[in-house]
Amino acid sequence: MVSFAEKVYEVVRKIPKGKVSSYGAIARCIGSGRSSRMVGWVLNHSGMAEPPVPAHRVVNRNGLLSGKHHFPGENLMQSLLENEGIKINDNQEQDFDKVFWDPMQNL
DNA sequence: TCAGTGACTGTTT
DNA sequence: AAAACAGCCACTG
Repeated sequence: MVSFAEKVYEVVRKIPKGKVSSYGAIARCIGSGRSSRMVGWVLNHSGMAEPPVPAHRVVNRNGLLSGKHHFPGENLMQSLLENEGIKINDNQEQDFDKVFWDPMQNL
């Protein structure tokens, strides 16, 4: 049995560059579809995970950068996403529907 | 031990 | 349509 956090790390690490996913999608893929909060909690500690997890590719279901404030710096998350070709406007993904990556699709 | 909080989401008023 | 409520699980004080 793999811990919840481990599964979250696995899924998030599988997110291809230039794509993003949502907490709900990951939580659902793992099992407890309503444990989206736990996903966020795990990602909060993902900074000390090995190897590092691209938590900046995980946003809420609206494509809003809900965790932006938790990154070091003020616009690091947005910068990273933009660096991957994702356009951000007012802390929200512009083409969220197009860059959205469903973990179930890959698994 | 109890109560409050959190990187969320879906349902109900 | 917008706002409020409830469920989810782990951690901290």
